Amino acid sequence: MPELPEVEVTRQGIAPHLQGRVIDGVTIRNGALRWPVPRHLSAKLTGAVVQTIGRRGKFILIGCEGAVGAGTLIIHLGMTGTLRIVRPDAPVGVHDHVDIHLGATRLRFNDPRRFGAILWHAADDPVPLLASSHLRSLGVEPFSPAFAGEAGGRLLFQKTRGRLVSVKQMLLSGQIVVGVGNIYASESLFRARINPKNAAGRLGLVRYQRLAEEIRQVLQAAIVKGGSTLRDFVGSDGQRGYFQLDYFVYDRAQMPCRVCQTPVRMLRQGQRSTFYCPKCQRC
DNA sequence: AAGGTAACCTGACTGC
DNA sequence: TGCAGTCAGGTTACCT
Repeated sequence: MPELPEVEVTRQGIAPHLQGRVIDGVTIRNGALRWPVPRHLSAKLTGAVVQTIGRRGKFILIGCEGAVGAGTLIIHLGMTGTLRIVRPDAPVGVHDHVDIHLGATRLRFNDPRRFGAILWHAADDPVPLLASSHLRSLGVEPFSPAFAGEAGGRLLFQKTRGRLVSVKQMLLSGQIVVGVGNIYASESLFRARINPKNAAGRLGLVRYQRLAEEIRQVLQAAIVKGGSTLRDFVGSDGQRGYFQLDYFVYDRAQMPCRVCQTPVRMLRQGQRSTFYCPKCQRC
């Protein structure tokens, strides 16, 4: 579910409920996520004050300062994770795995498939947060200066020279630019009129300038609409996203292209579905 | 280093 | 109704 827009909508939604608040407990009902939830998490967080609510790629980073020591709570939503602000007496669902208690509210992590993660990075760790194992190999942020304007296209162009992998899989890897998942990869390539099967190394600078622009635009437009809700994504207040209504190609196999009426095609690339219009994205 | 595949897990849907 | 098979928004581990 959650690509950058859904993660950012979540981050923006939870931030005002956490900022400056004191954590007074942690409930772990099922710690068997993508990686085990650290058993000492409650000890690290209880009594801590939330200082920052940031994001790196699809990871939410909650900076805390406590008596026991400062650090960062790293949260990833995986495929089906959600973070919601609930009252302490809210009924507990089957997949409500972790609660962070903040007085009269709780931050509740729900994740049916348990591909998500909740980790802790201590501020006194010799390895800096952004150099830690899950964050160190991420590409640039799509809304950072490094991907703004001409720099974005230039970066995609330079980093893909000699690469045989398809442009779709290059986007999905997150090694050059982060946040583009399976939906927004298909959508940004459609908007840039680029065929997803193209080898990344064979596309020219001009086409990458267009692609970078469309990536920025489609991610921004999706954030404005609250993300995409296909099955289970909800924001921190339980609100659904509406960007799925604006899809040009994703999950529209056989249906007419919204620009030229040609039936949209689906193909498999690295075990993931890709959707594209064979006419609008001829090359 | 780059490329390909399998794995983690639950739920929804399809077809027999 | 039931059961097997397939697919789903992500990421890492482990092979060539």
